[in-house]
Amino acid sequence: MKTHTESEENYIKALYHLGGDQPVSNGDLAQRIGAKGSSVTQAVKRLGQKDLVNVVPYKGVQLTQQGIRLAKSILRKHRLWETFLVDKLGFGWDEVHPLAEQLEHIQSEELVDRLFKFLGSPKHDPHGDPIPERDGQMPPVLGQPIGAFTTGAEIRIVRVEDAGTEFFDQLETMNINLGNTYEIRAISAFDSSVELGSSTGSFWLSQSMCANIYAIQS
Amino acid sequence: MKTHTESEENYIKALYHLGGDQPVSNGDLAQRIGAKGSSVTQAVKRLGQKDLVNVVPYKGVQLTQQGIRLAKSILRKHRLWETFLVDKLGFGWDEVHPLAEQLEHIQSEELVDRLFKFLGSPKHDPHGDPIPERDGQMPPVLGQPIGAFTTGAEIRIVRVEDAGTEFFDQLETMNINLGNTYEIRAISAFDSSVELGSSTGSFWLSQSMCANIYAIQS
DNA sequence: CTTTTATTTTAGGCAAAGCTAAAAATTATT
DNA sequence: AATAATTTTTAGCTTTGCCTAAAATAAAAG
Repeated sequence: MKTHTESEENYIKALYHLGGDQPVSNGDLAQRIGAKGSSVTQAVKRLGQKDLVNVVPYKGVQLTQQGIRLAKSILRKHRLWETFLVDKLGFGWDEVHPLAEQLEHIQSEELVDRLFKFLGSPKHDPHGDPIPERDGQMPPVLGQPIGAFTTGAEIRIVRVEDAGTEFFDQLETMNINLGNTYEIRAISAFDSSVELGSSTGSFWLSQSMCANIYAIQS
Repeated sequence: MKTHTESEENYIKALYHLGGDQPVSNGDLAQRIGAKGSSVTQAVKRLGQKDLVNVVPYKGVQLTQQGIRLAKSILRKHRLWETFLVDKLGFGWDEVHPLAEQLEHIQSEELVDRLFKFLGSPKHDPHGDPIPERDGQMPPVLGQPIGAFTTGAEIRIVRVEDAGTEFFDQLETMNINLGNTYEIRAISAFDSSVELGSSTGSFWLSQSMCANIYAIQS
């Protein structure tokens, strides 16, 4: 596997995020990358010459098989580094993303493999997102939004959306962490907020909080 | 502290390595960086505009105080990452340098501080080289070449020069590691090789091996 | 089914970093 | 001290990657 520039890798990542294997528009890509459309046009042309994407002018860009493989390998690195930063260095959920964006560009298969082992061969990162395996396989995406359960259900938090600093702060102050278990005590018919109960008491979660927190029945 | 390009940081590192706070010639710098003299002329001009170096055309380039501070912070990161790779991920001595060259460019004070603590606040890296402290202070450079001791001395290996893969391989096969203790049994008057003894037996070390292995009296 | 609007591409510029080849300055040698 | 040899700089070119402004195309609206 050849070596790519950081910019190239960022485009691949963005493409994967926005469309997976589906075509993505120039505009959406530009927005995601934070560059102007004209820059994107050029960039994807370069990617096309390396067979990482297929470009249909005026129509959209689509990752090739090779592009998808690269995207997954970057995502793997990103999520492994996030795991490292949280589990080993004690960073908070909301702090790790920008750091992982730098670390994900480090080139070394060997390093990734060793890091993976060092972290205990994790299947999911600290947010509960699946970490692609070496061969590109994806572990399952866990859970469903808390609002999707019914009263009386026993649930365990398994994943949270990356919905920004304020969201993570709120989780922190409410002491909500992956692995926590609760009982669904009530669901408001008025505003869809949910009452969660545990051994230490109970509290209400707003609908928008619930929408970003995923759980499984336990 | 502003953010610098990788290229800039590489020049600063090279400058520090070659001259410390002393002027360095264009040629030496070019050789170290692996670029042509003309590229170096341009590069140092850019560094000069950022007050990282003082340039005297046709005479040489010299790090400023600010440049030295930056150089040390990069070296700190380099050696902390090397420590991480060896101590935590189990890499061998000779494998870590190129990886650390990538990792040393990651920008985050916070990350460095946490990594430092995670590694047990080390003063020296896996080769025994001093790790600059946060404030730029340098721990002592340890030991003297094995050839500098006299017969009968009890010594402990504290540092090895980065003298290439073959050297490290030789250390490996001879099972020589930092912390090992030996007695100087004999020094050849013919070729300056040295006989080292331990509880498990004794062996001879060539003069050029000795020159790259540093020890202290223990 | 045109015309207006929105999106995308082209054209031309700029900065970082590298290169080669030629000119200038320094150092070394008669 | 004058010339030869070496080193350094300048000049001009290349690629990546971004920009703005203008032209071209596609999509939406009348």
